[in-house]
Amino acid sequence: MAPTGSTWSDRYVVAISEDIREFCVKLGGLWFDSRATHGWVPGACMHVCSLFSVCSGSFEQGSFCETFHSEVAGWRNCEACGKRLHCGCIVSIHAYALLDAGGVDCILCTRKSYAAAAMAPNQMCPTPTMHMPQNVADKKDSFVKSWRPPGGPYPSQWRQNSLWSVSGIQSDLQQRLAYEFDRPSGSEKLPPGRTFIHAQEKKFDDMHDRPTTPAGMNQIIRDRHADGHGQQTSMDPAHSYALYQREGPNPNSLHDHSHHGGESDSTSARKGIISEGCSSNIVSSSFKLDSRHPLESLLKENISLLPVGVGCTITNCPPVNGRNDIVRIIPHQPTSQTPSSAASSAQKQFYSHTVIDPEYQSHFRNGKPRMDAKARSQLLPRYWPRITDKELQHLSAEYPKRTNSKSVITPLFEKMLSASDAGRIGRLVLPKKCAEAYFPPISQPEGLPLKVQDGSGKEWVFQFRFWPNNNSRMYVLEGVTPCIQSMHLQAGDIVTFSRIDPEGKLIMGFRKSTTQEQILRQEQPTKPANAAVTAPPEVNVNVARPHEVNTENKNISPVDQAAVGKVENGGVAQKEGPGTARSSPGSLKRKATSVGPKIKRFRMDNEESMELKITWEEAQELLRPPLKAPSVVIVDGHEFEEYEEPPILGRRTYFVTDQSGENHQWAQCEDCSKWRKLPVGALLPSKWTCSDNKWDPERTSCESAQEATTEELAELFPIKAGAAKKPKARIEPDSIDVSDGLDTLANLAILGEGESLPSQPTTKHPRHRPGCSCIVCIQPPSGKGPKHKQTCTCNVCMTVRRRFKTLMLRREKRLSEKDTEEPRRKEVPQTGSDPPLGSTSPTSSPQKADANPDDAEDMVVDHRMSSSPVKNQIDLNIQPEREDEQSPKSNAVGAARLPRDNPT
DNA sequence: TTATTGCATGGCT
DNA sequence: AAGCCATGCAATA
Repeated sequence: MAPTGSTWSDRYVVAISEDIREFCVKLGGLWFDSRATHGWVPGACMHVCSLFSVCSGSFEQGSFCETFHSEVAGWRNCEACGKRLHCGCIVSIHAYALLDAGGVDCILCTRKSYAAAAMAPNQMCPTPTMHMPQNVADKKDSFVKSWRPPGGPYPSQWRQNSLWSVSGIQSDLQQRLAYEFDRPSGSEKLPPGRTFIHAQEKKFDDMHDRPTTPAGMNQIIRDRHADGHGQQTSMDPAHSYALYQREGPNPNSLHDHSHHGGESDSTSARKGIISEGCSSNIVSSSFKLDSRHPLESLLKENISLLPVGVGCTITNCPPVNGRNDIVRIIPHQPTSQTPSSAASSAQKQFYSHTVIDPEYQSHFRNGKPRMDAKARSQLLPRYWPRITDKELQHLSAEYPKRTNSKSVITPLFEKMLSASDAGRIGRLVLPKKCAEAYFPPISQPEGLPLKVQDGSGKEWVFQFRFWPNNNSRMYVLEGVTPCIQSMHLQAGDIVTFSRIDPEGKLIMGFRKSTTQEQILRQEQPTKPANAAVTAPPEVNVNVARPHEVNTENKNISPVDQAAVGKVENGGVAQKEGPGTARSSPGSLKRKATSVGPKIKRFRMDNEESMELKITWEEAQELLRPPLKAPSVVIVDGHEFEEYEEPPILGRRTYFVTDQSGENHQWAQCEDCSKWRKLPVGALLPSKWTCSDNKWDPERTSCESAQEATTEELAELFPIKAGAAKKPKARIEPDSIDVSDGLDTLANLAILGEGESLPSQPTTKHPRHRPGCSCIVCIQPPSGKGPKHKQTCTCNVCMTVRRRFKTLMLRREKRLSEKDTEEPRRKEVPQTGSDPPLGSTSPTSSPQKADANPDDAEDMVVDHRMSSSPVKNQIDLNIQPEREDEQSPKSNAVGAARLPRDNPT
């Protein structure tokens, strides 16, 4: 062409050298020269355009590609009508549509093929063949059958196919060029909805690997946006086709619902760059653009987003008809460009595309979300999918079995089920961004049916829809109840959504929440744990347990893990990302709202709270250390037992010291109600009978006489003399004296109007209930937190220090008071004189507290007095409020004492 | 009356 | 402060 003063079009001209090393763009009177160093320059392109000098005239005359350079490589035949087309020139982009299956269609044929498709708005483009003229039928059904989430490695992506036009494309490109190229520094100037490659830098996440594409796939860089006039324009179906069928795994292919206010999905913009899959390294070799060049920067920026080893988005492909790759700048679809839609079109696109490739995987750390920083920045951490290498490998091995293909796993997102989600209503609220990013675009509230496979291969069809909400949308999956039930999911469990490529199938996994399991055990002890939890690994998608992603947890579902958040801190999925602080108050709050009943239902007036406080304290008396041995952490030089498991409820016993100084504890047989003297170290389950009395062979039967009269015992500890058998489950808030801890808890729950305690018997310390501030509750799970150093200022350490300090002060005070109390105690008939033990367990299970609310800061940590086998240990597993009675030795000076005071 | 649907509300990030 | 989203709740079936 004639560079100087030459005008190909009054709109734009793009020319690219055959080796794609250089290009130029003309917009209005300005040229952008890839070799130039000053960006847009007036005048004319002086080099690249010359390559196309022969075209200019034809272009101006509208005869471009029809009559021109017929001898030049790049001519192809329309697959439908056989018409000769040139598809190798950037300027001819509007004249053809690439077919995924190979070959091209002329614009007319493509338009025809899309006429029907356009009748079904908001449907993504099915597989390429589905859009051939002879295959356009029953779009909705085909959607269900063939829809693939955006970002799939192969064509057949989103489709919004009704409102674009060639003119729109042209003007769109003009806009694009104006916006994108005329910006030396990237996307800062990019208005919402105008996302070109530059924009990717800020808006998009990783690019996605795509398998080697069929020969003939050219490199496509495209974008769509509104035309230059702000008018809603129609995109030619052919262009729509060309766009969508190539969007492939690019995160940019994520649809934009453009719903805010406008509710005009059909006009939503899709943004992003599109490329055909090849290898990323070719990019660097083929696109030797000046680093100052916007396009190159675009490319580089995007390439830089790629994880090492992952196929790139900007790729080079085999030449078409011998011609070198061509960079096609495909105009963006115009949008209605209402302010809302524009904003919506700016929707960030995030994506995490997991390729089952060892090299790829090696670039991820276990437990980290399979998404790059940008994705993380766009998606709330709680929705981050996470997967470990191991899980990926498992998936990669598992899914090809079902799909007969080399699967690519893309964890999309995860969500902890709320009560509403898990309820009978059968509606799963989807995170908006996730829904818009990973699910097909919907313009009507009715939405679309969406097929989702579970890990076992069972296919579910949900209705993916939305509700208008506050000028926005609220996305839901309807009809999930059967699926939820089949997975035995409850509120607090996590459902995961991943995609298997190239099939493009959505897979839904889940992971049971540890907390949920605990609650489940507490509330439904007779009900077996979620079957899915114990299901064989083969059904891994449905069987994974919550776990630390990067730990050695077994029985983990890779799929689940692929899209499931880390569960920690008692099994509650963290809202924060891996790099954020754990267990923030906010996350706990959030958890409370999402897991349990609606938070409002937790609310109690002060009176109720007080009552519950008492009952809790009483319940605490029944706590026994968990079976699992604690780990020991050092805080301020003190050893702390850190229990991973909460205390369990054991049987209430009474500690006494007889006259010989020997310590005993007395327990009551559940069957005969006889009291048996046991060693102090005996740990009794909540259900205990004489037959369990392995310490006293003479009294292993209920037939055996009681060693002491009840009246005598009544003087030692607060039992009712003469009460041969205390009624079970006696509910006296001020006199919790039941024989069975579980019953007690159940009854206490009744006292607490069923809100403060598990409604069912439990063996777990309900540490995560509102208001519980015990160390167990505030400490991170054992082994999951950093080692506590002397200078550690974490919440646990600070609390421990504070409480320990309070404890020491109180002990001093107590010691000073002891002298006056001692004579009085000696007057009481005793069975012994030895100092009593404070606890039946090494963890100094509270044997009684005076339940002084003012002692909230007290530490139940008399490591000198504690019977803990570890000296100088502060038991983290104790309710602070129960500290007083935890220093029994200090209180026992020769006199038998009642280690557990009257609860009242 | 019960279940479902669709929107509204408000807590929370 | 805006927007998300969990849930309430009235309308409807």
